[in-house]
Amino acid sequence: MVDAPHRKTLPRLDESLLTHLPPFSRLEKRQIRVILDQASSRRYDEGVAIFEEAHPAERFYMLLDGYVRVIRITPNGEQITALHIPAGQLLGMARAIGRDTYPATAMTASESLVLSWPMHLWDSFIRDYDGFATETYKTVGQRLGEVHNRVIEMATQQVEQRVANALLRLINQTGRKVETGIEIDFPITRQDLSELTATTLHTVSRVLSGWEKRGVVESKRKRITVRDPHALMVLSQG
DNA sequence: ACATTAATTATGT
DNA sequence: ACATAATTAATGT
Repeated sequence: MVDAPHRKTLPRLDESLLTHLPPFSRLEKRQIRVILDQASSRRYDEGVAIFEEAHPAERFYMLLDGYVRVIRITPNGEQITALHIPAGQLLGMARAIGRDTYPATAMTASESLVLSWPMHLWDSFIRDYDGFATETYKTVGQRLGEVHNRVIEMATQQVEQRVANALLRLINQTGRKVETGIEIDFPITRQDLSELTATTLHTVSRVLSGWEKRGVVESKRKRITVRDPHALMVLSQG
């Protein structure tokens, strides 16, 4: 067991991995084939960085399975989570926003499967593949809008509403239906939620305990399920 | 209305 | 047994 390679280019990447995903859905099978042949695939454990803020953007990525959170470090050294990205979306498209370094750190929120391509292919992807440009810029735009909304939330809303909003977004983007309600599909701690809402884990803990007693949410360690989304909607409005 | 500090308990390997 | 998560109370701004 010497020298296990970091990234393996697996022989068996099936076209069906990409055909349904919006950036590639307009393409023919043989185009998907050449795209896949240029890709590297890699599996990440939970809680590891795929790329880091301010590092040279050498590759861009497609999240095939799992969830990643986009993290930025404030000047005071605190982590704030900008947003979560579900499977099926691209990440690290520094090129798309005219940068040659990554604007944030991408950390896996769960075990994840990721494809990546060298960034020098970006321009040809944009040029050669129908629908790739429009779809990627659409998601870039959506994410900018989401981050912008959070900034406004932080300035205008109080913590309970912010936590409510964060939970609502999480169940919308990464929610999984379960008997008792909608569960967030990856392990998430109070600390994580506090980084999403710019508070402390203690406040989040208190808020969640209160909601749990009222039957709005239900939580075990690292697992949160929302029993009553409508109640959260109400709580999120002031 | 919220943070901070600290002490206590629960939970997962 | 040990580390990490979560709760709870007390005190501060």
